[in-house]
Amino acid sequence: MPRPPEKKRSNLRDVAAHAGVSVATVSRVLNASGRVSPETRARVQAAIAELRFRPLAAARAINSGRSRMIGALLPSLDNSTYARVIDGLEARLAEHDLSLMVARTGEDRQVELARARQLLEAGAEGLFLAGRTRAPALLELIAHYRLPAIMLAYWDPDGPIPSVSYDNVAAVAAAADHLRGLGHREIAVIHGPRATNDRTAQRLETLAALGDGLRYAPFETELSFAGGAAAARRIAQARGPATAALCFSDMLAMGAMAGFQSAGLVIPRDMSVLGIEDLPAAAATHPPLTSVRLQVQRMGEEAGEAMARWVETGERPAPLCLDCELIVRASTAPPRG
Amino acid sequence: MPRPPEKKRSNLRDVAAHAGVSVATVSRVLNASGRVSPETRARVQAAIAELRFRPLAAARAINSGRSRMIGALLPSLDNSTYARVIDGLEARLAEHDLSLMVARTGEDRQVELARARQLLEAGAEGLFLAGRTRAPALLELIAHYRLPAIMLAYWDPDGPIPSVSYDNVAAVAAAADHLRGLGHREIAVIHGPRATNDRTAQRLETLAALGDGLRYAPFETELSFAGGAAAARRIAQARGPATAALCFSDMLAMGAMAGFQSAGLVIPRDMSVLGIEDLPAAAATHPPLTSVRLQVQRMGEEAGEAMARWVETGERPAPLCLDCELIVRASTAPPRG
DNA sequence: GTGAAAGCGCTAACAT
DNA sequence: ATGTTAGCGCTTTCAC
Repeated sequence: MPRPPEKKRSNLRDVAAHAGVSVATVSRVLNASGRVSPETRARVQAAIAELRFRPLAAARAINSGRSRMIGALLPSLDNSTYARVIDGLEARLAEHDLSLMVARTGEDRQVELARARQLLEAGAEGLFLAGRTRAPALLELIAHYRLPAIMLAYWDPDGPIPSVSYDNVAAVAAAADHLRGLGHREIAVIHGPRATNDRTAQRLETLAALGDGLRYAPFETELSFAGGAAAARRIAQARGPATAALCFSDMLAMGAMAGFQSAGLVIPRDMSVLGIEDLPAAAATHPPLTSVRLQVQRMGEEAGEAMARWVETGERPAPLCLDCELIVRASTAPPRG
Repeated sequence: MPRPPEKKRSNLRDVAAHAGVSVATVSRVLNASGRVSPETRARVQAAIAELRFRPLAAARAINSGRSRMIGALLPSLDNSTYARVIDGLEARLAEHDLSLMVARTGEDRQVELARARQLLEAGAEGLFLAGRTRAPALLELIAHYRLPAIMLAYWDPDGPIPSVSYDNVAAVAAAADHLRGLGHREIAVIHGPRATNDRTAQRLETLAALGDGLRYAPFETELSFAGGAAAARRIAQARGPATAALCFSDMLAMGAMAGFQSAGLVIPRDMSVLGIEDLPAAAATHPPLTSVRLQVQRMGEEAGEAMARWVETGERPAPLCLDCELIVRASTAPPRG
């Protein structure tokens, strides 16, 4: 059956012709730049509406030299943490009429580099990066073009890229301190892949350097609920001395609770479990999860604001460190005996 | 302190001059179109490398009329479901050298329309849409421009937009059938906002129309772990007749398990809990969660492939319905007594 | 095999 | 207040 032909997208010239004005005038109406008489404006707007005209961002970008788009290179989306970060970033960028384009890196620095190039080809005016580790070529790229770049999720005030982040060292120290205060001495540490994730590595190094007399036994696993559960089952089966599990994320902690419970342990009687992040879910688990609250959404908002200012005014933001807070709930208690 | 000036991004002309050839030749090298002698090619490539040249996507797009970008309008990212969909979409699109740009709608049809316009201005060659409900203006836009659009997460073979989806009706029917087979008669249904989510509405209508003699009591809550937990506490406190909770997502089900357990109920002895989706976490919960497996990632892959074909060859894809499968685990059992 | 030149849709001087 | 025109960085005929 014959169908009506696809309508061509109309352009500035079409609109100008339709309204009986020049392209410059249409452009002025579009950008609210320069003076246009009310009658002309009305005529142009009518033409725009009638022709369903929408300016092509690519054409604007090529002229203005600005895409108004910022790129974010994040490890994964399968993770409510980064969903919350994105929320914050987008909200603030939108206030400055900037848009966000997200690419996933899977913690692979070569992928990160490749996706960064792609974002830059797409016109990204700045980049958000997670963690401190970079492919050298990416660092070089950023330096070469003086590209606005902000580092998330890793506090490092002295690096080449300004951090807007919570402080992993403080978070892990607060967690350890809480367990020590309760009387725990043998701690199982449940964490995601260390080799590829510098935040995890930094947290583990922090524990090792704490010198608080506690023993930390690391259990590496997949960074997910199922991974946390698997680690907990390993810990339970080993019948080791651990009386508490310090989990490097709430998702891990939730999985760990399920894993311990499957093994017949009662939390916190037989095992204390502690998370980091304080997801909205943490207050609703059984038992409610003690966790170190990271200001994840706020990190996104602050970083978004800082980036907007950077690309608009050229002023490089000062590093910003967000503090964390231990939220004590029912999943931690003194060890038995 | 004085810093070296920001380097300007080099363009085709710079490369051409540097290599001693014309811009046309550089363009040929870039696109592997037309014949170029090996020596010239080498010279051009050296110039490209030296000047760190990367073609600007906007400029290519404006000429070729193609952005090679597809937009996805999804309700939320704070939800591993859509993270899995995005995985699938991106993987297949990338195989065809197409990129994906995601925008969140929050199930708001006006937001969806606005974000769709934004994606189209950014040059999107096609759109992925979640669910069936649209702002009329968006439907009209799609029809007007014959815009490739694929509907996800709602099976409707007869709608104006081709579906690539699992079947919510079948999923809910499988869940209900399982509970009926176990002997349950009074079912609490835990679900997210009905008014804004047509998948939820369709599932509820399916249950109401089942005519299987079971009684379904709906409990609407926030679509999250915490929401599931809150609903479960309400159900437990009401001390109603429900012996099973049918949850419209695994996240809700995981929260519901925690909520019931907090209220002192033992699963499945005092309450059976059943989810829909079969997240990777479902097998690791305590007890392991019975769930209806939806092929979420596969939906993303199939939709990505269909879209790639559509924009490359112009052939509109046939609707595709993915089947679901009940995965019985330990969270469901016959009612007591 | 290579180059010159005409645009793509828009913005921004510069005229009027 | 409005129009004319020269580009932005690239692709793509069309000559040679």
